[in-house]
Amino acid sequence: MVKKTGLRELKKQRTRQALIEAALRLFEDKGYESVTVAEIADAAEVSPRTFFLHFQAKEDVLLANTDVRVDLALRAIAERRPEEGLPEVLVRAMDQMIADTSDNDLSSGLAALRSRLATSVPALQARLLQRYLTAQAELALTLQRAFPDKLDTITASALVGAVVGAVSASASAALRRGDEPAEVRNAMREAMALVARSVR
Amino acid sequence: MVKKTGLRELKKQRTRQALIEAALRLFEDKGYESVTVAEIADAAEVSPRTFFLHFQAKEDVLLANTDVRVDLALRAIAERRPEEGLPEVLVRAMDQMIADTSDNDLSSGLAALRSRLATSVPALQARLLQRYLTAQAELALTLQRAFPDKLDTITASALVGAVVGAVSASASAALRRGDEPAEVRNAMREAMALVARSVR
DNA sequence: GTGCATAAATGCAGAAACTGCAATAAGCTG
DNA sequence: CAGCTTATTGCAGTTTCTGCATTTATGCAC
Repeated sequence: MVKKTGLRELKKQRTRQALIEAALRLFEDKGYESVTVAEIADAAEVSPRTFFLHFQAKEDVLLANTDVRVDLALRAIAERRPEEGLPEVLVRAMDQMIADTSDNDLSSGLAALRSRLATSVPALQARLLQRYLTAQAELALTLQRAFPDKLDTITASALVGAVVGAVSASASAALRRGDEPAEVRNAMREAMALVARSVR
Repeated sequence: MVKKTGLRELKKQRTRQALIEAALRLFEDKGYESVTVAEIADAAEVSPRTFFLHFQAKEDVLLANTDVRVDLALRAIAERRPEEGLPEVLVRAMDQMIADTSDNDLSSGLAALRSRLATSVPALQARLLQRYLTAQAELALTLQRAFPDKLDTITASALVGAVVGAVSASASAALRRGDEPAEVRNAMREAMALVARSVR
């Protein structure tokens, strides 16, 4: 979490951004599968080897900055006010993840492309699901720590699993149906409300 | 679902089994990552090319026969008796997936190795999660068809997502904690009970 | 049984993802 | 300036996975 400010770090982030933007553009153009890492690196004017210095795998270039939302949710749980009950905290945390960030053009374009490709590209779908899983584990852990007398580890996991499962399943159903972003968000909120009942 | 009985089919299943058993043995021995597909094929006395004729990817050899459970759950939903309500059907379907099959040594060994490796091998974990997702989609669809006047597509997805999410999350938490299979199953059942409340 | 269609298995060549290692170059630190 | 750190690079190599043509074995019709 420490912000390095040096010139070296600046350049590093530059090449990282260049890679992301190049990948984004190429994927839009030719489709995910038919773009090679070599091409991305080429378009970003770096060596192919450098790509893997920034991203563990080809898919990860599309999952950049995904952690931010999870961090928000984690903070929402950790910073619970004493009067807040379990359901309120959980709902607030999930709201953080559902809320559209999209502050700048790049990240919104990235998010849009990501959700489009997540349904059609198996490799990406798989990676995304993995992220969900680790996020779930983190959420469960902090939730259990926030309510140590009320939740054991297993129950916390089940709870988080239920909420995340419901929300993401309804989202993917809405997406598959061709809903607009606003409708998708609506579906997610309803799913959350549906499950929130079992929290009491 | 048609049972082909010819000699040709028999031999095909033989090589398939040989591949599975060879893979199983090698994975136990040397670990998943350090076993190549070429080695597996070699141990099964077939060509490497043949491996990919039977399995789409290296991971899939460990996910053989996974569909069976899902099919059971699907049937449990489709064959609902008229007097059964939504919660009963859902619980019965999930029970089908939780129940340990393990009729023969091979499949139980396979299941055990699979759950062990699912936590440590990212590629396998990813594939497994993908299976869950498609299974969820199928479950949601048949559930919605079984209760067409009670559930819309989104709600059905959310419901199934919640149940599967809770059950699998609690299972993975129990596994991570080092629980015995029986305890894991217990955790899954409790998670299901927890979520079943939101079904009403 | 002979001939033909079908399908499994094979071999080969190659694309693409990804890794290890050693070398370079550029920023940082005293 | 001197020395350390670190991003980047090039190269060689492994592994997964695919396309294609070929062989081999089975099934089927006659």
